[in-house]
Amino acid sequence: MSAVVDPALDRLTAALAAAARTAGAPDDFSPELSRPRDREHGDWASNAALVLAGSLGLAPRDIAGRIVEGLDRVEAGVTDVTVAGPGFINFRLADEGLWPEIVKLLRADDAWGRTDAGGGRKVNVEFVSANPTGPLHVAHGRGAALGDAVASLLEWTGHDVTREFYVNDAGKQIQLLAESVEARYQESLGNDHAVPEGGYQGSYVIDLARSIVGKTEAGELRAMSAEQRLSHFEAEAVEVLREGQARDLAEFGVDMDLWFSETSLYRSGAIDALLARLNEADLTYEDDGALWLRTSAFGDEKDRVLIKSDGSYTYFLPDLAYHLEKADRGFDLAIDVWGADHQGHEKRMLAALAGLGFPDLLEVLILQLVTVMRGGQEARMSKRAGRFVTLADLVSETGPDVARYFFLMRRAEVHLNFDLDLALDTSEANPVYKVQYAHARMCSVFTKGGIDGESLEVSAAGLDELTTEAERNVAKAVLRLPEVVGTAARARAPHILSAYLEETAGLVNAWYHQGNLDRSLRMLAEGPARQGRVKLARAVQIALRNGLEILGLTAPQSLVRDSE
RNA sequence: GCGCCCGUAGCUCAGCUGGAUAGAGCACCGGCCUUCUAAGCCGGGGGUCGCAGGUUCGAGUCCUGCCGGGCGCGCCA
Repeated sequence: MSAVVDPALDRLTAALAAAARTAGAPDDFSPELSRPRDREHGDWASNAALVLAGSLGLAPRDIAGRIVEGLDRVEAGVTDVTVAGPGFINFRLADEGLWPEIVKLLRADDAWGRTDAGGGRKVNVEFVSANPTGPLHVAHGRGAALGDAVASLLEWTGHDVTREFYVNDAGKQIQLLAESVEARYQESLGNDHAVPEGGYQGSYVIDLARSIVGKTEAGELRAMSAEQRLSHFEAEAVEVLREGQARDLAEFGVDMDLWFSETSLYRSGAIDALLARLNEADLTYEDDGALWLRTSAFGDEKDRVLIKSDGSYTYFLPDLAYHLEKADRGFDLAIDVWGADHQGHEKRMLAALAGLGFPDLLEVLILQLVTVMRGGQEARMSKRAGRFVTLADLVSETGPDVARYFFLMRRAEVHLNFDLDLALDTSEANPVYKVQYAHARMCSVFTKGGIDGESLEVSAAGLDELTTEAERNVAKAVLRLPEVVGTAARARAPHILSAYLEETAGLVNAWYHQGNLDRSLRMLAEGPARQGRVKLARAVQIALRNGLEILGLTAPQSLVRDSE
């Protein structure tokens, strides 16, 4: 987080401090300046009088009055100073620099919104990481949308980001998967064979068994021992389902840099190395025939088992090895996106990593549940799985843009109600289209005016002809993108960006609408302002397009309305 | 019982990390199409920010305690 360097702000701060001292403030008093929530109040605001009221024993408004009296406006570089509300001092700067800033935006183009705040830090964002035992469902979709958007936000703020999917292709659930396939295979041969206890009942397993059997020589399968066949089914099933998940994600617009296999940790010796390391650090002990890790010494509620008494590994052991492996690969930070059902896992992982000397490696984002609502009722039915709504089904209904946006418009901490009726609504306002439509309108203006937005002259010429409030509001909004991206990235909260895009789209639509009421205010209206308006339209196009791109949405050139 | 999350308009949720008159979308009511796409714009009604304390110039925001809801508390993953 680099401090914003703003000479104008430094000047104002110094002049304000001097004025505050004449009003009785102590010598070491340093006033705070902030951007007022409501820009009508001014370009900058200070709470100095409110802060000083207590120690000076005077009414805040009186102190504010004295400070304003003592302020050297020329030195401060302000044109207007007012006292407002309970004692805020509001400043309007001589040159807010709106139009030069717009020129910067135009020049930055597809880099508008980018900063180098991250200083190239290497960050690993791990998300979805569903077991390869079935199709992805909606909760995975939320994780996918969030992880991908957080990754983009970090990229846009100067981080070196890797998107990663941890494939749990080992352990008991994979065994159960293979046995479930075996059951369906036996069934297909006419043998009665129940799906095992805790196995996978979904109808997709039938298709899966059929496709595996289909691509294996019939004689080959019969020649196998039961054990060989299970291991064959295991390998094949995992690969088919993992590919299916990759396809679901691709349809959703998510492209992983790396699919990291759990079994590779066994092969590489990473797990043995971890056990040796833990032993050396005296972080483990044996009890009841199991091997325990002393996580309670680092903030966990109790110690955790690494190796069960039957000799098999818990999920925790390879997962810990995996996170250490991330450190070995040189990541400064690992961000994991987990579902609410994994929250119990967070403390032990943080504790274990702290014990190993990596207290700041991991940051966990816990996502609350998703409920898909249709017609006021929870939608549970699915053609493919029978138990849950699959991501693929959802995306095929809404399209990837709408699904992503709906997943991203809420904070991770709140239970998400996915309103499918609103998502599918195109005749009424749907927040996704509001943003895309505002972008498309700008494109449409260019088309109408025979203008190539890409090759517009990058200069301030004509911009100072823009004097309406709507135009200035739009200009201020598009200039905020870098700041908003920075805030959203630091908070790992894409919804901050989506909220900004909606707000900006509203301002853009209001600006556009001016032209419907007064033809002389149209962007393409002949006159001295036309050149500036077209440039502002281009600035809008850039800001909305970049914002949508960060969230993983497309920025369509035009939206064709469905026939009524 | 313990832990994490949530409680803001009829519904779904924002509220930019403590500021000024608490906002948006949906729903409801009323305006605006000889239009650069009305998937839009303008206006209106609708609030004890779960309750009670505390911190301070100032609390929806921070702290404590209750109440209500979700999720998690395995040698499952």
